[in-house]
Amino acid sequence: MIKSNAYIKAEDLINWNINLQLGLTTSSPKKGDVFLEEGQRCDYFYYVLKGFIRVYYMDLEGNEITHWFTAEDSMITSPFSFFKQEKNILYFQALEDTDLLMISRQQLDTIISQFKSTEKAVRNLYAEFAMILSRRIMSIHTETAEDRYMNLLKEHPLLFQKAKLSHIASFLGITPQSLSRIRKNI
Amino acid sequence: MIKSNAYIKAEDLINWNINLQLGLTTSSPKKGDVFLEEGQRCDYFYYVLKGFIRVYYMDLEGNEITHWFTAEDSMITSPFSFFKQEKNILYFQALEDTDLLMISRQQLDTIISQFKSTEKAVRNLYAEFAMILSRRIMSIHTETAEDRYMNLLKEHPLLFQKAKLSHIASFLGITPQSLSRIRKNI
DNA sequence: TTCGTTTTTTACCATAGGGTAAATTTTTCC
DNA sequence: GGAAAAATTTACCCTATGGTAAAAAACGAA
Repeated sequence: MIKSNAYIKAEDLINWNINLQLGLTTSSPKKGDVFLEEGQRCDYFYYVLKGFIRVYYMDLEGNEITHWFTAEDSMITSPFSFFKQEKNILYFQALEDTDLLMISRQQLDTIISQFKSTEKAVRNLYAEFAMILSRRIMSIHTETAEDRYMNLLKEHPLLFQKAKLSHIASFLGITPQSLSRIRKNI
Repeated sequence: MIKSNAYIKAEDLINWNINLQLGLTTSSPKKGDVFLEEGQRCDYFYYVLKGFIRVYYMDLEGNEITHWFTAEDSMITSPFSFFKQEKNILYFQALEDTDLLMISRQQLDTIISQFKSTEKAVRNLYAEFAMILSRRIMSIHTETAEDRYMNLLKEHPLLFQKAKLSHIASFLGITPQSLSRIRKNI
């Protein structure tokens, strides 16, 4: 999350779109817009050309839990829906005016079959994502909420300009009240 | 974790090994053996032909934190080391007598380049892993330790025959004492 | 600028889970 | 089978975080 993805370049995607006549579509949600909702299918990988995305879901009490953030030059999808055609449970919200390139499964397959190197790039993308999630579970299991807050602040200072503290709180796995208390005690 | 991987079959690997003269090596750690340690490089994907593996790491206080488990017909590696050549921090321990097939990066590349379908299988494997981790973070953020324990018991009853409760406790993110209390109150 | 809405903070009490220590049970191995 | 080691449980107190409610601050639309 919140990483720039060095594996697939916007430039390449745009060139392939022209050369292979892929017919990639775009989407430009404005700040605050929710462009994917629970129950809708997610048949695309979204490439974030510009902007910032919050991915969240609803817990049983109806609270929004932020699951991850995605910055420019990264790709996101709803994995359960895109890979498994299961019911999507994620909401995608633009936290600022955003430009997205939408890539369907079929378009992705076309790209991969035409450009050998892309196959490895996509695999690296998935591996990277798994590593980020793996590291996050480790940090939950070994660090206090305060540690995790401090690390996030250090490693992703820009996030604090784009997301609300309540988003960050649920991303860290705590309530906004707890985050507020942590911030006071620093 | 604890899944059987339907993407790559042991049978296929063994055939490819013969046909492509890959020279895959094997390893048969006995119950209790630690066959990968922190600091050692992990240059292989391990395919678990038989047995059961616990993957853990040490926190700053020297406690073993179980990070995941791997059952038969699944593949494991130390992602940071295998993909990024970073220093490995994971320990791999056989919880029962185990047979492993070891696949190096180069061997994996050879397989993928020779068998087109494998490329997608490996990608699916990574995607699956990311989904499992993603779901696990969700469960940490929305469920109590008791909920997580009950779900684990329901979904992976065999795990409780193979792993110690202390392994399961740290996997769930709690102390053995807390797990014991939870078990008493059920 | 102002009013209404949303977000953040504060306060207070409740509780899940942690830390330490020791008892008990289970496993290992001679 | 029995001693030693390891794993699990119990007990007790402690602390981080949650839940509720309300105040304060920040934001946003007219």
